[in-house]
Amino acid sequence: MLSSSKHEGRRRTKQRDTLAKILEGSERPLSVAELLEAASERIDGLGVATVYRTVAAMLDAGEIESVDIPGEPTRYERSNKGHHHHFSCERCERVFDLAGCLENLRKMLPPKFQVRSHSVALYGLCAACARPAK
Amino acid sequence: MLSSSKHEGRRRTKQRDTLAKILEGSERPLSVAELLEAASERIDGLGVATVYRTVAAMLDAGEIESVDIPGEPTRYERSNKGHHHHFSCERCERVFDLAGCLENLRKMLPPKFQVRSHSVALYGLCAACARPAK
DNA sequence: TTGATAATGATACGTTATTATCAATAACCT
DNA sequence: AGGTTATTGATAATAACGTATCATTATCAA
Repeated sequence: MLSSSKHEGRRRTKQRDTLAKILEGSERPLSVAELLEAASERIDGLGVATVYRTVAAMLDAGEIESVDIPGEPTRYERSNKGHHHHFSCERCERVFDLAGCLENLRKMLPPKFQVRSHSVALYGLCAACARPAK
Repeated sequence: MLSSSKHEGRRRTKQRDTLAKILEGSERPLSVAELLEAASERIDGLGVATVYRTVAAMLDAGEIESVDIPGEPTRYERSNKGHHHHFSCERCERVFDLAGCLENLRKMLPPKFQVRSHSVALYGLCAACARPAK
């Protein structure tokens, strides 16, 4: 039995496909609320629980990662982007990816401290929101 | 009437003095829970509500600022420290101040985006927790 | 097609953090 | 000292986010 036809209990559904597609296609991390809204355009009556369940599944399948910004609900993005950080727009509430990272983080570390990870978040106005009122 | 003896409704209490003293003397940001615990050693029967109220008052008096780390309760620290960032210990749950800041943040910003502020948080083990089990 | 069962959606429940309520208490001006 | 009233503490109420439950529906191997 090579590739195995054994089902390990995971079924393919419209909601999972749609959510996966949205996450894969998005250039910015999305919250459960944003996912629900986006996916609801294609799936009628989609429930929040399903979004949470799908996200949880993709999360521990390693397909997506969570993006936590203080005060904001957790967002999710595909995990195959490189290391990067985020920009949170104070007006439209969206979160964007930033390219690159600071390299000199460790120099601000006190002796004996061990870093396991870090996060950098910028706050301000995104291009769309920064442009003058009219 | 020069310096005025007019009361503008703010009274000096043991709880406020104590909380202010703790915040001024702390080298790291403290959460409401941490404040409550620390202050309870000096004030018997101190209530949470009082801590929240006092923190809120100090906050909009500009005496303290809030420190938000994803997943953690908001912490507070005196606002007269210079610009700095934080280290969150994954073991003991305490948050520490880091000296200095990265200067090249703006170079990771997309065109037209306007930064108003930024935050950098490192995660790992503090000196105390990093030291081997025994 | 059908049957076993995974997945869904509605909703109740659980958390954690914070605010509102209100009677009892304590500050502070006179 | 005394009285006005800001402050306190206990607790109920909110709010935001996430999980558990469960009857119904849909997937998929046979």
